[in-house]
Formats: sequence, structure tokens, C-alpha cells
Amino acid sequence: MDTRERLIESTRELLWERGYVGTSPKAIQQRSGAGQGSMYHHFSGKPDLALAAIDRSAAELRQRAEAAFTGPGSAVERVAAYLRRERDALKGCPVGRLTQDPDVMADPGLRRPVEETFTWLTGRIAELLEEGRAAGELDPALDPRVTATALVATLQGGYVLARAAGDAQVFATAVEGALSMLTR
Amino acid sequence: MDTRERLIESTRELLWERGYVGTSPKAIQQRSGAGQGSMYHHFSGKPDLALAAIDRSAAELRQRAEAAFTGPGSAVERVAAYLRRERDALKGCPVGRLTQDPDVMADPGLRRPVEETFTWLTGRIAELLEEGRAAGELDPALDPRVTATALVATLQGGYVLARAAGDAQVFATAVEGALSMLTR
DNA sequence: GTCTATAGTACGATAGAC
DNA sequence: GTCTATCGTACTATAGAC
Repeated sequence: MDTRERLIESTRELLWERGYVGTSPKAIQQRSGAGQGSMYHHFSGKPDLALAAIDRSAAELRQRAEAAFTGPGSAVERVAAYLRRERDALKGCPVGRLTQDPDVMADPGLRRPVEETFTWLTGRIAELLEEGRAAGELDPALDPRVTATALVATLQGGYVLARAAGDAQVFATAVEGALSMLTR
Repeated sequence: MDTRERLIESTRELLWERGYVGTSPKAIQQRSGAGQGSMYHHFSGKPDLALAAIDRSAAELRQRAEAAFTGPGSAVERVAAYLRRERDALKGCPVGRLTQDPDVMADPGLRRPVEETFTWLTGRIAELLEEGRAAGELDPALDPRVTATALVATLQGGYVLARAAGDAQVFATAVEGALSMLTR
């Protein structure tokens, strides 16, 4: 892994752990093993480097979700498989946590990948729920888009509750609660 | 409002807007109109002041929730009333947002009120769901505690999605999606 | 491409006058 | 109780040698 690559990966980790405000160029340099000059050679500054890191985390989230959505099983089973997928619940969502960072949300360039990620994810799950409804797997009373929004919210809120409790199991409980309501 | 009170209220606002890491003593002093010496006379430092602010925000959340829980209507209607209560969705939850702050979660004193708030809230909603189940308002297949966890997660995640979209309506959509699944 | 040196500002807190 | 002065450190970035 070359220097530029190590800078991006170190920034991804630090944004995940400490957020944008809590991540200093110095910390990035120390974690990546790059010097000051090296970092400012490859990137114009902290926002530029953060953009590269956020773009990559957003792309990774989409790829991992799409892998579950195109896996085996019925449409609703694939949604459930995505919700139940193994996660490091106590670390939180690398994309969702950025919504709490005022400096990220204030910068249109940094904000765009965050916004697009959740628009895409909600839309994708809505498609699958629509498919499930057409196949008779799902109560027709449930609006696909509205229900998809609630399911994505349960995931993001599950991270919050797990961190508050200091217990990753709480995330799993929130997911099972949502799935019980969905498929009963 | 005296100086000590203005310091606490200013800190509450800043923690809500910018989080613990993003809130400096200087910013607190400027917003409250207090000088350096004044702040360090009333509080031993940033953590001490943050604790006073967090304690108050946590107490306020509980009071506002309890007001909905003891309002009119059946048990399930009171849960729905709490979920639908007017909120500034784009500002996020003043308590929930602290779970994303590593320096808050690393300090047992600052973390306790956050943890206790969600333990209490989830338990309180579980009680109401149990009451609703006993009254035949709710599908007996739904476990009260698990369902309560999912509902609280929907609220917290609703804030995340609303901020990501830059649209408070997304929060309302998440809540309606959860209630549709619950009460259909 | 990477290094060290340096700049200007802000952070978080303390000291001591009033 | 509040004020100003000050401290040592960290932040974010630039300059210029190699």
C-alpha cells in the first residue's frame, strides 16, 4: 500500500472513530506513517483528504449492501439478510455518523456522498419491498418507500442505542424488533 | 438568568449543535457572555460543565416523554403520540447525538446519563406496549421490550436520515413507517 | 515525493489583581 | 465573582531544502 493509499485508509478509520472535527491532520499522519509534507503533497488539506475517505466508505457501504440484496432468497428474505448482516455495532455506521458532524454537513462536497448513500439505500430496499409485496410475501397495507425509510432508520438508531448501552446486542434486538413487526 | 445558568444553557446548545469535541470553552464563554475567570469559578473545567449540561438535557427528555406517556388515549395511542410529537428533526436528539462523541463515551461520568436515558425510555415504552397487549390493542406476537427497542431506534435513526437528506419530513416518514408496521 | 522548519491561530487551563 | 494576563500544547497549513 503506497503513501496516498495509507493516508486515505487512516483517515477512514479516524473519521469512523472520532468524526471529522475530532480528526486532526497530525493524527492522520501518525497513523499512516506519512509526514506533513507527504500529506500536503497528495491532498490540498483536511477537507480534500476527508472527501476521498468519505467517498470510499460510501462506495463500500453500497457494495456490501448490494451483495446482500442480490444474494439468495425471496425479496423480503434478502432485506432481512441485509439487516441481520454482521456488523461492528459499537463502532457505528461509518457513513451515518458523519451526519452528526456539523463541519461535514456544512460542506456541500463532503455532504453529497452521505446524502446520496441513504437516498440510494432507502430506494433499493423500497424496490425489494415492492417486489415482495407483488409476490405476496408482504402485507399490502405497508407502503414500500415509507417502510424502507423506517427500516433504514432502525439500523441507524440501532447503532445509537448499542453505543449508549455499551452493548452490541442492543443493535440486534432493534433489528429483530423491526423484522418482527414487518413479517408477522 | 444568572451567569452559572447561562453557562449551562449555552453549553447545552453547543453540545447539541457541535458535540463535545466541537465545543470549546471559548465558544461557551462567548455565547453565554461570561469571561474565562467566571466559567472556571463556577465549574472545574469543560467536563464538569458538560456534565451539568448533559444531566439537564437528559432530565428534560425524560420529562417531555413522560408528559406524552401520561397523556390521554390508550397505551398504544400514547406511544404513538410520543413518536409523533413535534421535534426539530434536523437538529437531532440532544442526548442521542452524544453517543457519537468518543470523549463523552470514554468518560464514565458523562456517559452514565446518556446510558440511563435510553434504558429508561426503552423500558417505559415496553411497559406501555405490555399494557396495550394486555388490553388487546396489540398483536400478542410482538415482544414488548424488543418492539420498544426497535421503536426508539427508529426515532434515533430518523434523526440521522433527516439530517442526511436535509429534510425534516424524512423523520416523520420513518415514524409513520414504524407505526404502520406496529398497528396494522 | 518526502523531509524539517516555521507560522499564526485556537485550545484548555491557571494566576493573580480587583 | 469577575477580570485580564499568561502558559504550554495542539491545530492547520506553508516554505523551502533535499
